[in-house]
Amino acid sequence: MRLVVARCEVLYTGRLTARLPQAVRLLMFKSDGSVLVHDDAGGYRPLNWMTPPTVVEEREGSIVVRKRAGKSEDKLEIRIADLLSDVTHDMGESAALQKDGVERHLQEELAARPNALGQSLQLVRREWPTDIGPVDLMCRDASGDWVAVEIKRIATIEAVEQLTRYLERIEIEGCRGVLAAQVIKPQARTLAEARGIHCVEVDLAVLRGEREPDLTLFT
Amino acid sequence: MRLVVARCEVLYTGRLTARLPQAVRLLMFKSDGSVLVHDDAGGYRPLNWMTPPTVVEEREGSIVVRKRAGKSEDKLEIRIADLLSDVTHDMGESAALQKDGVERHLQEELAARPNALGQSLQLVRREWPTDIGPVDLMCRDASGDWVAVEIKRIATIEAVEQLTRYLERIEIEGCRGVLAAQVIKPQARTLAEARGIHCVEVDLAVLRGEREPDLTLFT
DNA sequence: CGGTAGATTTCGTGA
DNA sequence: TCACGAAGTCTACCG
Repeated sequence: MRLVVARCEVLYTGRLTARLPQAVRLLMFKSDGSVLVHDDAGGYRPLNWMTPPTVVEEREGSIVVRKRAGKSEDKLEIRIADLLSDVTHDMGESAALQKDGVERHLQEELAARPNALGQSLQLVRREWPTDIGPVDLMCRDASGDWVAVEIKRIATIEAVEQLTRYLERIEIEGCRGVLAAQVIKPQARTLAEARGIHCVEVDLAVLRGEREPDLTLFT
Repeated sequence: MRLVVARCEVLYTGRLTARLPQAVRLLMFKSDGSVLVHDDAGGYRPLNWMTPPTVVEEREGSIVVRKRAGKSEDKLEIRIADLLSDVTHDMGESAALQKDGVERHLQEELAARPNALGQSLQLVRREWPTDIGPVDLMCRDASGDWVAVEIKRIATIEAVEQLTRYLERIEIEGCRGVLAAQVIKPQARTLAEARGIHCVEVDLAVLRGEREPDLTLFT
């Protein structure tokens, strides 16, 4: 990885045009072709960037990064006024990030234990196909009625709309909808209940039995 | 900005838990409290990060970054096995990025020239208020009928849903819907047309008169 | 390869 | 502060 600290101006043309006035920035050139222009503030997102595959052309006082983007071209032009530092580090092999707690894990746990949704449910299949996309979980309840379950980490109105579209498309008489999420936004809950969709907030740690449901509030 | 290159392992607990196995990484500590862990590959997003406000605690062989996140806490623990470089740069004042070509510009151009939507339209107002949010453009056509226009850079099913919600809420008899975007996804077009919503793809450069419509295809 | 859904989305804006 | 919508979203997955 090459790290350059320089007073520079950056011009981007591509999906939009943008100009970054002259100031001191950090330029990162990764070995996979990624180029990032970072400021000393402003959070995790670079001010300008280009994702691989790129072509980097270095000239006197400027660096131009190009990328084919469909029929046209993306171009990042870095005009260097004052080079303050320029170092390259050999960082060797990488190792992948291991994540836990994303939506898929929630789906796996609920597929294994659909009763955690607070109803007596039996799983029929995960990723039940419809012509507009898969329903996360398709179950049947104690009465034999069908129940379509949509799972989100955070449920917004969009999740309710999505489940509603599925329910419209599912050719099953009286199929109910259940929305399960770690967090259900108030407006989503209101819309869901107005449409007869049951809402359930679930906790991944509780699902896994790592932590007991917090019942002390009610004792 | 402090830049550290080190062989390290990173543990994140917060909205999810993640472990980044030991390897050589770039650690960025911005003056606003942002902390980013970058790899020598993998595009523009850091492997791990924390956005301000943060508290950074440095100890022997490890750096812990903490942040209050609602009722719980986010924690990023960086265990340093081998410190390869550690430099700090004073980057001085920043300057804001100037953008052009985003959705707002599209709305401005279409507000100035609603006829570009391929119909004889007259603008009544931009950001027409409803109780669930503003309609981008409200117009009347040659017959005096009302037309609600939703503008997107890229129109997906969600844009159709949004416009549909507006049309349901607008208390105007026979108000039509028009979806205008630089790119309209096929599924969005299908859903829109099934609901009687007219789709128009627009080109910002053409709208501005910088480029003529490409008519050569039809000659 | 295009399209869709997820993301520790982040980030801005308006109520 | 909360909630919603945009983003050069990016990225993984599935057809």
